[in-house]
Amino acid sequence: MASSKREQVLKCARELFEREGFHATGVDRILEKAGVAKMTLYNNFGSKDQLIVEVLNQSSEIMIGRMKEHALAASTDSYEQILAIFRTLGDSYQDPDFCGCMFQAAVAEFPDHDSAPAQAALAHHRRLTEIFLELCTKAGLKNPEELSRKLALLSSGASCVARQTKARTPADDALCIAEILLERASN
Amino acid sequence: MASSKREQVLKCARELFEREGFHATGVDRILEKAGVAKMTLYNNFGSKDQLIVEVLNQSSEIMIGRMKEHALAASTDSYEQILAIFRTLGDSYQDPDFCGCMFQAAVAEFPDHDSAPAQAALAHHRRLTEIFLELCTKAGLKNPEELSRKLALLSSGASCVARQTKARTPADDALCIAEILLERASN
DNA sequence: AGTAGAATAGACCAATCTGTCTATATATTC
DNA sequence: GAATATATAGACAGATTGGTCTATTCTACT
Repeated sequence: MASSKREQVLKCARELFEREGFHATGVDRILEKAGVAKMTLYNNFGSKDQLIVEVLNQSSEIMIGRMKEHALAASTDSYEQILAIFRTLGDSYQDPDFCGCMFQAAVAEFPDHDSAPAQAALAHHRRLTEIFLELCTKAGLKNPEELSRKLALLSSGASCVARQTKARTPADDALCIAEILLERASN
Repeated sequence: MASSKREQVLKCARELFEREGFHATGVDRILEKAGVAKMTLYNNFGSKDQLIVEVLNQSSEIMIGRMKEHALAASTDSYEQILAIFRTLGDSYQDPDFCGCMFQAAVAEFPDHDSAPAQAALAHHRRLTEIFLELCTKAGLKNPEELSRKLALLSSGASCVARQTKARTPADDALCIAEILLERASN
């Protein structure tokens, strides 16, 4: 299985990057954890930097996918789907593999705005905002662009504060603010 | 001047950490920029880690000081002072030495919650929340604890998103949300 | 069964990292 | 002016880094 080794490396790399940071995680530790030879990594990804980018892109895909799933599972109403997304935030913060801030971490560790990791993080944030925009529009809310930007800000802010405080209050606070914003935009 | 060299190292280290990250900034680059010998750094700070902690603590002091200054300069009314803080966010994002997210960067690069840099970042966030709490209480707003937590979330979220998008919209959005929250808490 | 491609272990390289040591030079203080 | 800190340059150590190379083994397909 060619792609199974690839996936294994991606998964282990993601866990280590998440838990210990990008620079702090050496290639050798990824190899050890994945039980894979060094050349397997370099044949599949070319370099550590490219591995990081692929991890970020895959993480974004996973997170966005989960968000959409949760939203669809919670309700058929767009308005309620937005709130459902915020309700799941708190749970995800207490998930042992809480990687909500991986993209913020990437921006922090690769401050060059044009670097590939920073661009990947930015792309994720755009995707996040777009989901909100779609739902806001469907729900017929006022000023959907501005509102979706604010919702994205809330969700980023919550996961950022959650990482610092290790609490779930930021999720509750963000939900509460989101409710207020939605209510005001629905008249 | 014993302390002038110290301050010089602190200042240069802060700029480099801010611009390139903690791990990515080698001790040698700090020395070069500060025009200082290696032993000067190690005699004054003991280690790079301790230097990082001192930089974080000093940055927190500076930022908190500026916030209070701006608030006091803007108005004598606590309610208005809170809004003034949010109004200055956008300007600070466009400041070339925008270091709003240095603490979030520290948490990202030192994910161990018990590590000294992570604790320093947490302490800063607590200080930030406390300022808001004090102002909310003075202004006689409802639920000051919860409100101040939310305001801190907004300001963290805004600087976090600003770092990703390099825009000033997050600051405007945060201000707008803050206005709504304050209005609702003032009846 | 035989061949091609993937994966292996592990030596190896050059660069970089933090931190130490030393011997010299520069200020400051009495 | 002598004594005492403090700062200097720069060699050096020991570890770690990302990445390359090779020679061998495993796996899969025809």
